[in-house]
Amino acid sequence: MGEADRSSSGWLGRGFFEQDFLECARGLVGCELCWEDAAGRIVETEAYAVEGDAACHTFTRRSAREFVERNPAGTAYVYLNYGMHWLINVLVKGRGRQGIVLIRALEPTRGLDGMRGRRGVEAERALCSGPGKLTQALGITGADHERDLCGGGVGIRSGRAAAVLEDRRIGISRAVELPWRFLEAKSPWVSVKPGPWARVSGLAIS
DNA sequence: ACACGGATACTA
DNA sequence: AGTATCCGTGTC
Repeated sequence: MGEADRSSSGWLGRGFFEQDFLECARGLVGCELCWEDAAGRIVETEAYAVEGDAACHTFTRRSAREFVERNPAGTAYVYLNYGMHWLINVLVKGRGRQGIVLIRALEPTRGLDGMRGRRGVEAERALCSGPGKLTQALGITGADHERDLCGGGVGIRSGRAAAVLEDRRIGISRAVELPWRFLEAKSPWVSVKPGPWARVSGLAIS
């Protein structure tokens, strides 16, 4: 299935990933990440700005800046963290500020048995409640780095969360004050429950 | 609380 | 070459 076949069929087209990166990160909450034989609703994301964000790979890594230059919006940025966990991000570039959006948690919707097999755990809540968990559950690895999420095979279907909260990002040491973590309110599927900085995410975030 | 373990970008 | 750092998970 090509990009043209996906328009108006529920799949997020490239245009979705050409918004401002914060709008995109928030808008992804409630959408469904579909990967081969498995899928899950995105309930948590984090936004990283390509420019001026000390917590973004582009701040220190030439390879990350080259990745942004080289690829179109909607390309997967997959990398190994702490030597053992693959993390998947989506490149956002085009009309607004450029960014890389980390997918941090899913509510499993399809292919749960496969997820259990790849994860080695049974509890539904443990399958995708973290960025490293969800890649393992879906079978995402470094081989998927630079894969186009707007082209075929894998991708994201449109959807919407009932309510979205914005909170401080997790696990970082720099630029910790930025409220660039987005999660579905009241969702039991997130990696970490909203903290004291969480607010309802309105239309006027900056 | 801590162990686990690899890529990247520094220093030299 | 060696070192510091890193968007985490599982088990203790």
